[in-house]
Amino acid sequence: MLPATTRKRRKPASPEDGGLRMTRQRQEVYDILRAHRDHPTATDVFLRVKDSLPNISLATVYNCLELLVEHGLVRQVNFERESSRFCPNLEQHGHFHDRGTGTIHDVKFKPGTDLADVLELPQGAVIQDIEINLRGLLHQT
Amino acid sequence: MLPATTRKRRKPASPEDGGLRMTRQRQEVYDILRAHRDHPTATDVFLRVKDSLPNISLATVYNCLELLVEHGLVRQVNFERESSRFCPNLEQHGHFHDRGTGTIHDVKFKPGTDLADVLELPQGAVIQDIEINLRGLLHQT
DNA sequence: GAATTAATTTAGAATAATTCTTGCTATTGC
DNA sequence: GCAATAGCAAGAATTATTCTAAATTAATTC
Repeated sequence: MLPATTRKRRKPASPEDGGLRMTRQRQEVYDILRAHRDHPTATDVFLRVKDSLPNISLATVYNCLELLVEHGLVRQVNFERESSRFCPNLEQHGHFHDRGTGTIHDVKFKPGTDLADVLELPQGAVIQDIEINLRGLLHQT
Repeated sequence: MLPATTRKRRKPASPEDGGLRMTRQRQEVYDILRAHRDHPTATDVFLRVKDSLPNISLATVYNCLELLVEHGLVRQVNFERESSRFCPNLEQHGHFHDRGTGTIHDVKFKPGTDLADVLELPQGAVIQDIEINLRGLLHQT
């Protein structure tokens, strides 16, 4: 067997998709996430994607979501032990969960600020991933 | 039946325990959390508490942990979709998950800082709860 | 372009953490 | 002490997710 590096790649990875081959199912799942940025669960996505791909299975939706997350196209958002939600916003941001309506809102970082300014990180800590989840109520003003 | 508000309370809530009656099981669970502050899972707590209460059931441990969380004596910490972990540190703090060892470290806020200084909260948002989870590697220095 | 090989999808079974139910036990208020 | 209430144990049930095996689709080789 040839060494992995000299074997031909099946499909040259395009930089945009993070090396992920965009099958019909993966594309639809991704498109749906970008069309309605309301932080749907896997089941939500499943129900939506059925409109265009009636035969898709829930397992495939889970698969696609996992791959999209692995390849950095989508973020997985967890609140407490509820179902995971999925978010195509790749900018650094946190989430606010409105207990009144159950909706989740993206929360931007103020420009020029750094979380490291606020936190006392342990000696030698190298941060790979940051998750900020807020819960509360959204009052109309 | 008398209206709920006029019925006598079984036990006057002491301010320390948040109105929670401290049964043997609850006390042991709470003590164990405070003795080893290593963010154990429910099963970890179950195994530890068995030393002093060999007949305790896992369901009771879950019950006790839930009540301790509800009454504000303990915080529930979730990383991704892993088992919940429990933390008796009530000061405002975040958590750092070292992917190298799997351990979780408390991360203090720098004194005099406010997360609201870093985040652009939605209009009218009233924050009830903040969760900051970091993941990365801890290198020895 | 047909055959071959590999990747992907599907459907349903399996898993794991957690919650629920039920019958029993302990505690409380009187 | 007795009735009422709260708490506990054991195991069943639930739920989101993952795994497995077979079928399908796509890519590669000839």
